[in-house]
Amino acid sequence: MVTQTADRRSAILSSAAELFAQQGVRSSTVRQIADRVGMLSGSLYHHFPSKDAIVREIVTSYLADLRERYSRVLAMNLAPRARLEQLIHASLLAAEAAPDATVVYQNEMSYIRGLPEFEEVKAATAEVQQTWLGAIEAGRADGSFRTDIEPRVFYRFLRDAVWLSVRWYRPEGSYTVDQLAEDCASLFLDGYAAFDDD
Amino acid sequence: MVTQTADRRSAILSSAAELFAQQGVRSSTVRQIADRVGMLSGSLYHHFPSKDAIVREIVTSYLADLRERYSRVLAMNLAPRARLEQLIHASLLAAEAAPDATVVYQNEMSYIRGLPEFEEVKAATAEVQQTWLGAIEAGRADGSFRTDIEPRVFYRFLRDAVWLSVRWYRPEGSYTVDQLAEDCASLFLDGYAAFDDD
DNA sequence: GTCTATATTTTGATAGAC
DNA sequence: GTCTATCAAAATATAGAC
Repeated sequence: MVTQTADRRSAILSSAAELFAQQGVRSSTVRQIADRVGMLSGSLYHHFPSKDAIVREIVTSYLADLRERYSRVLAMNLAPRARLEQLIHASLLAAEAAPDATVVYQNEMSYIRGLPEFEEVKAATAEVQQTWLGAIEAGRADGSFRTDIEPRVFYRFLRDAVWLSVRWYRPEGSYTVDQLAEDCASLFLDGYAAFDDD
Repeated sequence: MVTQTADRRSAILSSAAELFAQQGVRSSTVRQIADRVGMLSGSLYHHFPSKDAIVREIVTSYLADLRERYSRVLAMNLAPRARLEQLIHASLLAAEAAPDATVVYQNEMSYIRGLPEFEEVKAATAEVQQTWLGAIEAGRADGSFRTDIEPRVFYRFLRDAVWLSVRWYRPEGSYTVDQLAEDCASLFLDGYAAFDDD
């Protein structure tokens, strides 16, 4: 049945993503992936033509989801600061929805560079970057952000803090992704030094 | 001669670190390392007993350097904010001195976890983390830092921003490491929103 | 200290039975 | 759609000549 086939594919994809995130793509063997799904390595090739095809699907479907989230944020037509807050929030939600794919995308760029689909990924990456830089430069232009720190430098610090949070953040207890997003936005925009007025 | 032997060892270590940083430890073969040094793979084993031994030396000597830099900062006995600024500065100088080792340490923790020397590395990592958290908690205690964002959350955002800068920062032109450290400290402590008083 | 040659293991992938 | 069996390539590591 089609449904069962789709389930197997999904199981392979999520098991592979988990392994890739934990120990890297190169260190993860097709035998390990098959083990987790409960089949033998040869059977994987009924669902995917190669190990690289699995990597590709993990990364591209993750990027498609991320771009969709960003486009919804841009459609809100918010002022720079609010737009940046929403981009942080959307990014952290995307990371929560697919933490393993996020790690793979963040850690394995040198591997992805070797895939035939690299140009696609590169284009999506550039679009994501431009979304962030657009909000930052708009805030700089309208006077709501500092001008003594380069937008590119701010972007990179913020980006690494946001994306690498998948390495340590685990949704537990009362510290939700919403709270994390709020703290991140407040920290990067307002700083950590105590406010004068409280 | 002893000097020549030492030179060969250094050449192997730096070529290996460069490769490991570029494409990951697992993706880098002993043949590739030997190629870069200008010898055949078998000859590497006269200098190191295994590929893992090369990884170990890169990581442990990096951590030794980092701990030394941190201890010099702590010896200054600075107030929390100034101490944090110096920790950022010291970290970025360590990263500049050994960018490849920094990348390896940041990216390959899952590989390092499999080495027999993992407990050593783990201890050093814990010490480094405690150095940061000590400064942050001191600043929280004396009222110079906010109390509405958990020290652990602040630490992790700051840590990722600092260490992952090796992925993009290249010392070029007038934007020095000193300037990068200053921008990083100012950003995390004062924020990116425009100051009210300028 | 480096090279030649090779042992051993692991890995991605395939062919064909069921 | 999965398994058995296996191939071919690649990788770490070793032994011994020079």
